[in-house]
Amino acid sequence: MDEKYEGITTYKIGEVARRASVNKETVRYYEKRELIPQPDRRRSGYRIFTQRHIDQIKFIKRAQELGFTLSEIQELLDLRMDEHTTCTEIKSEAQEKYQDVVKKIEDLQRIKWTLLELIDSCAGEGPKGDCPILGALEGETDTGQNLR
Amino acid sequence: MDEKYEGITTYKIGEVARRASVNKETVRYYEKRELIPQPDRRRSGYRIFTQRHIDQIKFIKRAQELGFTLSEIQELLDLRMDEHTTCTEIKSEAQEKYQDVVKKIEDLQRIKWTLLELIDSCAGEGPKGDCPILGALEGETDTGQNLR
DNA sequence: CTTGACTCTGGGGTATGGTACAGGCCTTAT
DNA sequence: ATAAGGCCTGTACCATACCCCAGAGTCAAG
Repeated sequence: MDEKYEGITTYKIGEVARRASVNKETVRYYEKRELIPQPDRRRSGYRIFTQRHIDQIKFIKRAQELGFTLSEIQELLDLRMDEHTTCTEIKSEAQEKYQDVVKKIEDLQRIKWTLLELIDSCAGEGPKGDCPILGALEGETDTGQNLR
Repeated sequence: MDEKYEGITTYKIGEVARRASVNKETVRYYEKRELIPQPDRRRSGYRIFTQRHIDQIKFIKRAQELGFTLSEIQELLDLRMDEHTTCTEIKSEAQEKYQDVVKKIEDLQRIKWTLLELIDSCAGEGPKGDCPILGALEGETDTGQNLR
């Protein structure tokens, strides 16, 4: 906790970082990217943060865990700020992200199966000259065709 | 095609890039990263490439499609170069990559389910004030607990 | 021999999400 | 009053995988 400022509790950057479990540099970085409101400053230049800033950083962190990029989070925050934003808009962002995630999973599944095929095709013995995995990567074998 | 050089067909960078479907800059980049053998040079400084270079760039591209990073591909290439490499070693690299992919998929699955829960919890109507998605990101609701 | 297309090097920039100083000022506790 | 620690700015750097540009030299066809 820090001093009071017009009646509300304020924090310096170190305390904000600690409470939000991020690096101090990250707080400054978020400020520069306008992901958090520009904090007021003391005459000395020290930033004056409030609980609002801490909460917003936590919001950002939770959204990141859901795979949102900082740019997407910025949109989300803008929506949250806007009085006219409806639930539908927020939901739509989440749905878009959901589609992204589904697509990424599909891509990875394909990669997974190809790797599995390669691994299964390889007895795992003998010199590398006969290795079907290298063969496939070299584009020589049937399995290699799956890569294109 | 280009000129002959000690009996073998050689290529200039543009032709290599075209045949391997990459940018010329990418070819130079791979050379700098030692992902392809250092090409000989003409007296003028022009690089002299062979089919070997083209094939190796294609190898790199196929490995990339399987989710290998350039650093991992470098290892793979080193293994391929080494006379003593066994099939087992190659297979082991592939298996490691497979585990990475499986883990990434699991992470994304968790994200996917959380997003789905959030989306389902939101009726998609009314003002944003009641939006359970924002609520969860703000860390207020039950659903929000899933994020930690 | 000219001209247009190609190549060379070096350096800078892109996007992503930060981290790490350095050098100097400020605050706070003793 | 002083020292330790915190804060400030600006810059640079990490990894990843490239792309782009300028200015100069080279090559090949006509």
